[in-house]
Amino acid sequence: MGNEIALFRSFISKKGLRNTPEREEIIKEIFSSHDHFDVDELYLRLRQKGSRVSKASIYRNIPLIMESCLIREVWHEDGHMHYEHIYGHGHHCHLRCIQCGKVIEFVDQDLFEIEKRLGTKYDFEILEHRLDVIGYCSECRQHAAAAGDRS
Amino acid sequence: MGNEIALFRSFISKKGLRNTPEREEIIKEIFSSHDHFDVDELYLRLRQKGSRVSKASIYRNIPLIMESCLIREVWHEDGHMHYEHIYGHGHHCHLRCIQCGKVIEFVDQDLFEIEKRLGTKYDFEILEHRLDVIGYCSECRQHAAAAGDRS
DNA sequence: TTTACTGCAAAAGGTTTGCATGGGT
DNA sequence: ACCCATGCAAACCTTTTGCAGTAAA
Repeated sequence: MGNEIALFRSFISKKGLRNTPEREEIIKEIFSSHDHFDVDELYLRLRQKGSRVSKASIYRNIPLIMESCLIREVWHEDGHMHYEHIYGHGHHCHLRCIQCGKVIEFVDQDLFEIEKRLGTKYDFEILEHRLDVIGYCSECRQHAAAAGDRS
Repeated sequence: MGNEIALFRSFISKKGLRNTPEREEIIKEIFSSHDHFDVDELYLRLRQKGSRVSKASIYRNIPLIMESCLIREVWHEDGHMHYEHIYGHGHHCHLRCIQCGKVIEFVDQDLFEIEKRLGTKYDFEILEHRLDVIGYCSECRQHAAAAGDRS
């Protein structure tokens, strides 16, 4: 916690680029919440806190922050990309309710086995896996049953 | 093979909508190739064959064709969505080379076990899973090694 | 001092929509 | 005959980019 900034500073200087207050504001804001985020939402959160960071800067920095492995894309929905921070968070996948949007994060060791098998079988050097499981959560099923929907 | 159209006709009439030549042209073109596709590419393929279908019609029909379970979204890349046809194709996931874009389709039974476990554990009714595994393919690793890249 | 980074505004590119016409049922 | 679906073009929205000014290193 709090170490993201140090990590990013070292990443940025290794690349011969410059660190800026804007970049740190963006990263701090991303890590100030556990939730997944999108650009517009992040921009609004920053503005609400008095930051003067522009959307352009957010868009320009996201690829860099991804390259530093602090965040990653998770899914594209409602016409725009959604992200999550991963540093200090541990690898995980998502179980999502298609109706209410609830997201449950889970880790399954068998996925690493599958990864290893695939790497061997197809001669790939695996970088990562992304598993999305989609369905109806318990509450949504109960509501649907009560309302008589979805037979 | 060829049954997609029959399936779609029945789907469309069950919904009380109308079938049209444009819809059938789109579906036929989608199923005329095994590959993944995107809207622009599909539009160009149709035009090349003399079809007068508009992009608007493609965009308007894709949600319907997805609902009929003939196709699904696979990933968002290069600023737009990519799709694949799934009817008569069998469920599968993707192993993708991040460098050359090569796609290998695979099926892993353990994923269904994971699905089942998750459904029980979190009380979800699972509809589907989507696993993307990303890495470097054998050729790209060899090229990189030869060029001395990526240390 | 150099030149990468920023904010702003305009542009770009994918997707959606309004409208008048055409065509299933 | 009704009204859903189409083509066209404009609108919309997210993301990218050009530019002039600013500030890390």
